[in-house]
Amino acid sequence: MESRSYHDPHSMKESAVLDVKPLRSLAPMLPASLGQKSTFCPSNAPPFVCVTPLGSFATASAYPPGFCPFFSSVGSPQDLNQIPVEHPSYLNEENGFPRASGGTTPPAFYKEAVIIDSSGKTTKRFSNYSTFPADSSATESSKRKKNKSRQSLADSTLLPSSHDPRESVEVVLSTFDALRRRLMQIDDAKKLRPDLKAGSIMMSNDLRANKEKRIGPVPGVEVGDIFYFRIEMCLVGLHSQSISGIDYKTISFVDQEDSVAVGIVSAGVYGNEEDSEDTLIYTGQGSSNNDDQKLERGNLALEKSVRRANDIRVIRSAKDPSITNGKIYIYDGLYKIHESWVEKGKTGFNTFKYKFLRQPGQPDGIAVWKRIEKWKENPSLRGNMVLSHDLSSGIENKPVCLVNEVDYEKGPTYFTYSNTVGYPRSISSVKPLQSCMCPSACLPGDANCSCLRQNGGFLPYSSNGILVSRKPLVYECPATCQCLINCRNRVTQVGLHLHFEVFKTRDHGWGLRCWDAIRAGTFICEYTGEIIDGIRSINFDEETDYVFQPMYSDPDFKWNYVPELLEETGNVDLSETPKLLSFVINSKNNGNIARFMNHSCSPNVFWQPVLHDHGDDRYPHIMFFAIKHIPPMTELTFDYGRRPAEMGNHMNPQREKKCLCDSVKCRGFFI
DNA sequence: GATTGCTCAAAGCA
DNA sequence: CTGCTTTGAGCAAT
Repeated sequence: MESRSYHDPHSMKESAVLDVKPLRSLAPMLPASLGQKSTFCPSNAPPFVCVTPLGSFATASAYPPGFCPFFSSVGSPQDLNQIPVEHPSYLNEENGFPRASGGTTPPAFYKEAVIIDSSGKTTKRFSNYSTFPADSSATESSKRKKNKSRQSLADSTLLPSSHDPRESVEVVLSTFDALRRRLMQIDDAKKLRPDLKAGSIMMSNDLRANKEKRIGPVPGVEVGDIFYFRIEMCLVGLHSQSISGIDYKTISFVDQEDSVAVGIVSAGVYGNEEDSEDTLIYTGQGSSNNDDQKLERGNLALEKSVRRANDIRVIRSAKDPSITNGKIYIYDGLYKIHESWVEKGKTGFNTFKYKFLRQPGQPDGIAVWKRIEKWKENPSLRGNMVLSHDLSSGIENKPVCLVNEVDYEKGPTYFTYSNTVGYPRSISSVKPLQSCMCPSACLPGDANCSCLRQNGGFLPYSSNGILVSRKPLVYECPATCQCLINCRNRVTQVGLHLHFEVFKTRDHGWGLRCWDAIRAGTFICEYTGEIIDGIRSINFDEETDYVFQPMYSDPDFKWNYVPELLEETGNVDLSETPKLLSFVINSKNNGNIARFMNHSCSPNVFWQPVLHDHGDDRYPHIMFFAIKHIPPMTELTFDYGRRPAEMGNHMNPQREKKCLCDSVKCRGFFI
């Protein structure tokens, strides 16, 4: 149990978790004018206002509504000569779905959505797309069903009843990844490729967005978005080649048809690609080991794109440090090919080279990654924006940076950094958690492992520590187990493994973000503080800015896989909601990075109850996990929830805070 | 720990 | 309908 005054890196004195006495006041450290009563931003101002989950990208979008890639970005007369006569499908699409064949019918997506609730019952929810002709996609689906024993689920399940392309893309990605995680859990021997298997299931059920290729931006995909598998980019229509690096499409231009490139993946496999933020030297395709590259297919399309000067989406890649040989794909926005040439490769054969230039005015993509790399090499680069290099004073495995890039406030209100939870009384001895006898590590499928049995027969985490499914309660191995601390069933006990940063937001106080890319299902952190027994003991009229309440407010939020897609129905317990927890955690005086996480109605983080050091399921640990893939430096947010109706009388309506998130799902207010 | 080689892959194009 | 092209992702060995 450790807790330390966050501002005092020299003090190694430890205090008991419930000792809330300040070790030292914050004020003496600050210039007189910047004390706790700072006029710039009073430290007792409510720091919690909602934030857009898209960060600055949302407002800084380079593409206003109605954006046409051929008319805007580079508006030279030369470009205008190259406008295609008939605009192909990429224009005027209001949603992320392909047009039905024929072109005049509305997009062919779901007539209704089937919601699978926690009890396993299915309920139908009709979308508001009432004008949709019943079977305008008949040709499509009959083609599809020809050699499929399973019916397509796309028109009957899953996809949200929303016209928001962003939401469609996110549902596709989340459905895919949940499926992938489950496949990995079922077949831990890894005889199959879970990504390909899951991708194939998605494809055969037509669970994809932006099926039709297009030039320019892809609805619902934003610059900076990250992907962990090539197939993910296929499913959302960003890059339709599952393996090949060059994606191309035949377009009708003024003079004639041409097959031009629409996107490339620069995975660095051919080497010698220039590594600058706005330029990229890309090598054409074809094995350069035993023959000259030929001017056909992708290479030919790139060559045509040099003359047509059309926008080309560029996906760059980076190493995923959490996995051996792991790769992350980063959508870096639109580029144009500036020039091309032929060059002798290392093996002496001709290769095609293409110089890509990034179109100006786009949000940062790979630039964010490069910036972070520089900070890691040289921490002094950010100068006096960094208020503390480690807010946790060494308590956490990884330092927690404290920065302010927007004003002169020198830090959040005083608190004691503590990475453990304080209980009102000792409960650890009351009810110990059952422990297993597994030597060194718990293994999947081991019927003798009691920890596995408690979790329903499956390890709750995959081999790389990713949470597979949300459940009412996750049972990790307690210290009394024979297995070691690196056992796969101890993911949340080992502390932080990401480089976090507490930062001052522009309009809603302090927030939390991360230097590292975070894959969906990754453990973020625990919510620490003092546990206060019984919600009713909290006076809601008083300050609740740093109080965590275990509440749910989005009954439609589903993170787990859809069992129908695996023909796995009935016998699987997929309930995600924990039973009502009647405690709150107060982190006002003691807390960790979790206390800085702001609310959003479209969050990227959720909480999951976990037991590991005691067996009292009334007081589980509150652990946060990533809902989706989160690019570096994106603010981390979770849904603060809504107080149950029964609590209404205890609430002062004025305590409700106005939510500023730009989410289409924004509820307007939160606790 | 980082790199290399090996294997079996799926989707879209021709 | 089928073969061809592409090189991804995971793993074992170095």
